[in-house]
Amino acid sequence: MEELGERKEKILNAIIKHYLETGEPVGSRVISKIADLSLSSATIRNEMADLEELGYIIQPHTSAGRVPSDKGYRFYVDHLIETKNQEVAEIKDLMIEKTEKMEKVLKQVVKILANDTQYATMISAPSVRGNRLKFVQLSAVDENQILSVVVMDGNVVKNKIIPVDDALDNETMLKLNMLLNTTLNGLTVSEINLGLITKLKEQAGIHEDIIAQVLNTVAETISDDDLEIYTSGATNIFKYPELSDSQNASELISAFEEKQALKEFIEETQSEDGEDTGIQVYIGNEAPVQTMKDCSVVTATYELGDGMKGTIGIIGPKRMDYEKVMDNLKNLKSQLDNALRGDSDK
Amino acid sequence: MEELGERKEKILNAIIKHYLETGEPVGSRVISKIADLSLSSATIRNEMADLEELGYIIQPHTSAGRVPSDKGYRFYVDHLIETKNQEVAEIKDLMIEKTEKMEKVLKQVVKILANDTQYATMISAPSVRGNRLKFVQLSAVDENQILSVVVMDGNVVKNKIIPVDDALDNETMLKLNMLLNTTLNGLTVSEINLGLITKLKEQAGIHEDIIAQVLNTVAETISDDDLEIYTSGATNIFKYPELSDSQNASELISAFEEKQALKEFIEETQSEDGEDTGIQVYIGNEAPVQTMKDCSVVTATYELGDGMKGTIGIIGPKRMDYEKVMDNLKNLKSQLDNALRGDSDK
DNA sequence: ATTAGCACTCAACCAAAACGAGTGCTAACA
DNA sequence: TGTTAGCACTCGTTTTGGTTGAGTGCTAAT
Repeated sequence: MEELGERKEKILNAIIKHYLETGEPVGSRVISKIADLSLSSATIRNEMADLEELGYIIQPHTSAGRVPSDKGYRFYVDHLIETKNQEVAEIKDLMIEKTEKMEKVLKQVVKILANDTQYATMISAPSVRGNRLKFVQLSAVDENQILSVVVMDGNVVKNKIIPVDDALDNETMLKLNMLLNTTLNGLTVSEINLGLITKLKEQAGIHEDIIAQVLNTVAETISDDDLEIYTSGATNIFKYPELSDSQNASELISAFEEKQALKEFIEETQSEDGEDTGIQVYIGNEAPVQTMKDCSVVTATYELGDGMKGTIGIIGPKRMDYEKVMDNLKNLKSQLDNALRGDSDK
Repeated sequence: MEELGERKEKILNAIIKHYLETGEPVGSRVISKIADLSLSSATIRNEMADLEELGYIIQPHTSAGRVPSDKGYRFYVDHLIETKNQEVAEIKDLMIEKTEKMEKVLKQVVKILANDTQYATMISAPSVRGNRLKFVQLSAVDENQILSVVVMDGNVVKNKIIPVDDALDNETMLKLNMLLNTTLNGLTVSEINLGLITKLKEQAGIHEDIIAQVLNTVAETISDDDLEIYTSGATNIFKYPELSDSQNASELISAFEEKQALKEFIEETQSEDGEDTGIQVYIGNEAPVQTMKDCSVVTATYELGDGMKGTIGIIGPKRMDYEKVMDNLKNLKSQLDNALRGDSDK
């Protein structure tokens, strides 16, 4: 399955390239014209028959040209793409100015990417699971409400208003704050175990319910935002006829709205062991989500150290411009790696 | 234009009712059958010819039945709908349990509504413009970062990390907190004028840059989230053939993605003087946004007192079930009015 | 004022025909 | 033995033209 012979490779390459551009089944004549091997259409036909037998291309019907199969695409991205690595896409890095809110950066990134590629895009906020607590603060907003603020590594800030029955005096407040900070500081969420919690509650005395609530906030910080996903350009799907019959389009766009499917996808991506580049390509049925069986998805995982990972994904038709997309992602990935990390230190 | 005569009204009503159900042009025979005025199709035809001349109905082509025009729909919602006021829709109010985050409530509401009506829905978070400051707190996260938290009336919490060059000692921190709280507490954003700012900066002495940043956070609180809009069920559009040709669908769904159009819509809604009920109906071209010229939009404005207003909107085909939708909204509106307000006090 | 009747219109549907891009195969060629 | 020209064949697409039927407007009778 590996060795095709140079000529067959060239032909397969030409077929796919041409199909990527036109989206129409490509016949033997065209190939004999555009490919610079000077062969007649008849010869090409023979080779194409072979390629079809081997499963790399498919004939939609008897009297049509050939179309790449999933296997064909796979071979293309694995062997045939020459990564002209340096013509990096022009994601303006001006955008990543110390926009203090990560949320904003991500929203921008995903928008720019969608605009640049003309495909549908998604990005997941870095998971804070395994992230460390940096700072906890309780403050009395008024007699009946306490504001609890939790800052995690990477400056993820969460807050919650806790209702209380009686006002707490200033001193208790200070004591609680001290207690929380000294006990929890530097811990990851998974390290906050039952023993610690009981100990905390003990020391808090009569205010243990407040402690419970604060811990709750911490827990929410994780579970809640773990699935924060931003999307853009979902409607680009309409640009590709093979995806835009209303059945298909509806399901796809719905998936973008619900984000459930995207979440599954991202979890899959991150569990799978990233290659050297951290870029992965899912063609058709390779996607872990049924909805996307007619698409291809290219994902990249970016990191912020400390195991904080996020995923960028581009969803398009199978005949998407893999080269451009992969270059784009590779480039963006490194920018994100740097920019966000830099931001979180500053 | 006002007086149609009872018979014409009845006929118009029958036409629209029937069209709402079927979505097909309705002919004279059907009307003569279903309407309980016992008239022959021929008579109906005469009346229909009149109605067409008056602009209430339209003939898609010569040998087809009639379809309501925008004017027809307008007349329908204004005069013909009998608001069976009490059969309120069953939005389960269990959902509005003191979910402390308004964001969550809104996301839920919009989802339930979309699901219930099978139309596309949107909801805007209550504008905090004109909202009062309740509490400000600065805390040192570490040597180089200060966390600024601002709580507004209605428990809207905003935060921002402010980078500083040198650590501030505890005492200064306390002083600044005191200063900010005493000066700003209870003010609306518009009340924080230049004079006040200068006074603040003076008193802060060398730390005036921090004050500036905090004020910035306050400003952001308003400008930023003023346009927070949640949507759901955008793909319901595909359920209505007259909207789902890919040109149209693409634009519409895109509008939902971008939210820009929705924002304009909501601004328009809120500026327009709400009737008695606060419910408004935009039919076709009445909509302030060109994209929605083939839709109808029903909006309701809910309030939290203090001029905090938000808007709920339902976007569907012109032949949407106005009755159901308006009932739904009316009901929901009051629930929101109560629930969120109740929440903000608790 | 209402209605039955009738001629007329026109989108929608369907089947047959024409088209043409592309193939597989065979036979000739280098 | 690999390549190519030629040709019959296939089959989706497009075109054409005829039929159908829902619905109308008008007229004449009630």
